Amino acid sequence: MARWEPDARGRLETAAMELFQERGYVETTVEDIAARAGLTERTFFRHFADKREVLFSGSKELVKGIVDRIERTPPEVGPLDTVAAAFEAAGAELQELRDLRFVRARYALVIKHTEIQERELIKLASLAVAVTKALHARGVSEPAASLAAEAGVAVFKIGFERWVSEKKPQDFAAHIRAAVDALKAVAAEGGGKAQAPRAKKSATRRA
Amino acid sequence: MARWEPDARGRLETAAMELFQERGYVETTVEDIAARAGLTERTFFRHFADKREVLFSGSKELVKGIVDRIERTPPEVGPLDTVAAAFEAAGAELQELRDLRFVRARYALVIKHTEIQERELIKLASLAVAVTKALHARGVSEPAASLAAEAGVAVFKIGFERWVSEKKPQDFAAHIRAAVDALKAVAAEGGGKAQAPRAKKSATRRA
DNA sequence: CTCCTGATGTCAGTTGCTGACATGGGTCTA
DNA sequence: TAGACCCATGTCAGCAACTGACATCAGGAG
Repeated sequence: MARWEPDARGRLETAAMELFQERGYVETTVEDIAARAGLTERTFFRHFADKREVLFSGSKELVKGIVDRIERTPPEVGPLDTVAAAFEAAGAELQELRDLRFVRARYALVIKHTEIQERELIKLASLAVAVTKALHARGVSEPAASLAAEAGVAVFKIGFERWVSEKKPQDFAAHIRAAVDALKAVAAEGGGKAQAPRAKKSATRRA
Repeated sequence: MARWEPDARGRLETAAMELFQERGYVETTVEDIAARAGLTERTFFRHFADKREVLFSGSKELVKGIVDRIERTPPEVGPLDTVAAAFEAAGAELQELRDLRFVRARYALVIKHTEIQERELIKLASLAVAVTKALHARGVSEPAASLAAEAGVAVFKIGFERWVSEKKPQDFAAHIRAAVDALKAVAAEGGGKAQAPRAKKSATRRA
């Protein structure tokens, strides 16, 4: 038989989520997590760079999935639509893969602790960088690629927040599409403002 | 006479920047910083929540300045242009207020240390929240306000990066304007694609 | 003159995180 | 199958970030 119980990493992840919900994030020490998983503190830090990282296990695969989809998108699709489509698919995958309760509990932790939120934000930033590179590979030139990537991530973020905040979250992809449409409207100037009259070309460039 | 040397906070900030450049961020301990400023470690933590925070002194004023400008912008201006104009002004102010060498040294630190970058990102996120609220006050409805704010922050980020990376940084505002234009082009779909046939307006104008 | 305020110092303690070294089943190879 | 390696884990010592509790004491308010 095996020398150690299998899946130490997975055991650490579930132990962490359990304890964070039982006692709270701050009140839970890394030693606590390791103990519940039947391991030592030192071993925890061999699997995760720091305490927060235990909450971000799937992030690498998420990025890969999104980049793959961008690469597989027909070249005639515009950058923003390409990114949006990839995020729609990623959202659908998330819906299948993860239990809604888990997603919500994790989201609550991110909202509550700026420490964790910082990590979430840097993951999104590195996602944006990966998306930017994928767009470069499609021939999108520079200011455009970064902008499409960053704007796309913003769409993803806002779409996710609105989806997860619903009483009974349904179609993630629909939220992404709605956010993309809203962004396009805003960028065309006039979106959101009820009473804004607009000239066809920007009369209001320098405010 | 005063019981203590004046401007403890400022002394800590300059001591920190000096030491970060002399020895590096990781190699500099909070005790080192405090000692150079003629204070104790405990006092450092009374002025700054943590080690990183010493690099973010002006951020509160930056947010306030931007929100103020949004409020003072004529209501007929669209949300994205409103945000962009506020960022242009903030950029101009930054150019006057801070020495270029300082800005660059600080930027190098942010790039090099993910730890600091995380803090930078959460400051930008809270800036986006503030901008969103300011847009609400102008009657911009919800998905639009958040999207305009996030997209605006992306424009600011990218504009800043391109500005600070120039051999001899000149007009910050011009970079903001270029990024906004690129974003609008991307959102109109077709921007940036090299081989995409496009109408009379060039997507990469001003680049 | 006295009292109080508030910025600082002192000190002890917890926790996140790291380097160095030991341990011992699995497994590969001769 | 004996021995040599591998490598996930344990053990231990230690540093640096951060916190709470309490002391100090110049200067302003009354």
